[in-house]
Amino acid sequence: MQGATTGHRERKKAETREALRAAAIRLFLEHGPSAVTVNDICEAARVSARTFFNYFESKEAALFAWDQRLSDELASKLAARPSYEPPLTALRRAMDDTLPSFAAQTGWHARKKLFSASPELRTKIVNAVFRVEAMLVDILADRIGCPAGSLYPQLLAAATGSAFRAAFITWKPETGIKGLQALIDQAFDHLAAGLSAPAS
Amino acid sequence: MQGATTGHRERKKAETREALRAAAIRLFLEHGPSAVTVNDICEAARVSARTFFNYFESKEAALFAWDQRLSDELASKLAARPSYEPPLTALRRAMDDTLPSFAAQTGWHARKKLFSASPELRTKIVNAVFRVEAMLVDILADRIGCPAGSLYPQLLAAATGSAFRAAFITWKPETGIKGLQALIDQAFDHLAAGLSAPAS
DNA sequence: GCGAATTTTGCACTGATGCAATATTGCACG
DNA sequence: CGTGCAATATTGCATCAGTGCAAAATTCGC
Repeated sequence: MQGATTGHRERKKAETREALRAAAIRLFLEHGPSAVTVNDICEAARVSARTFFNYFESKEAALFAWDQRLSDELASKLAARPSYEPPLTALRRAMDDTLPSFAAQTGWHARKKLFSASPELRTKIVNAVFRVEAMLVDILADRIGCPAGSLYPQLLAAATGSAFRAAFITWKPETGIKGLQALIDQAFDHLAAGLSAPAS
Repeated sequence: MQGATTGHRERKKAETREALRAAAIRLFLEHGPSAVTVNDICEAARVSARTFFNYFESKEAALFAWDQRLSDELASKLAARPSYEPPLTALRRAMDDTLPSFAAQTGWHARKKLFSASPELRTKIVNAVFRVEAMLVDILADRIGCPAGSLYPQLLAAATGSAFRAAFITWKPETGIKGLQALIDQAFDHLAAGLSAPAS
């Protein structure tokens, strides 16, 4: 149980994961998500169907594999924000701090294209965002100093998820990461302004 | 294609639906959701397994069958709010107006108990709330007069869903509908106040 | 090479869905 | 009344998604 097994093993696992992810994205773009079976992906990646689910928990999960790493990063960035910041500000900054890592991910353009094209994937991202929210709740409750089951941290986390989700759905990938950044900023501005109708 | 078929047919369908719902709730409470198969439910209700999915789209969906009717009601209540009300206020009032129907539903107490007891069900309610949000987006975009893909209505709908979800999760059913009402009020107060830290 | 740890795989089973066949019900007409 | 037609509900079947479990294969450290 020595934390990280040998570098060799780690590398092979990473390769398999990447092969599955690449095959999934490629096939999804070619034929549409619903026309691709897990078996198709696995044949392309030369592994058995069962193995796929050792790496991803759903057929579509290969598309947002970044969520795992990024949500961890978001959580630690939030925990690192100074305690004098109001909660919503801390959340906003933490998200700002995490966005560069999002931008550094390979293939976000193709992924966003898939999300825009097939609405059935939207429900999947909801679940992904929801899992991040669950992490944030605990950190927020700790930060604010109230029981974990309280309304306020629950609402804060959910609202943050809403901001990201609304921004991501609205986002046109042609506008690049800057465009996404701007939408997230707008969303947080709306939240901070009590969601009153915009001037425009 | 005469809209509502004969009353006879309608009645039998309602009976089957109710039988499935009752069987599901009873068995879930007795053995826990994961220990009950769709087949178990169907044997108890004397129909085939396939029929279950003609009525509900997932095993757990029988628990929040009310969502279908209530979300329609919420949508129409929102559409009925006067146009001079700020969007968030209209949403809040619409939800207030819908809550009595929620209270009138049979068995919400048992259902909430199930939700509290088994966390795996929480992800299911997310999907249900998400579907309501999708309805609200269109109505809100229409009301505000901006394109359906805009950020603001998306965010409004998502935030409203967040408010309900946070309130519902936090809710202790012993406090009755009044308790839920109070939590929803609090959640909307938070949203209207820009989610700034509460005085307490 | 050997033993231990870990990864991969096969298998059985449940959840979920589309499709086509079947059964049931309502209704009109003789 | 009852008989047949049309609408609709139910069911079986095939298939895919997803998961736990245990056997098998692979790799690591020695």
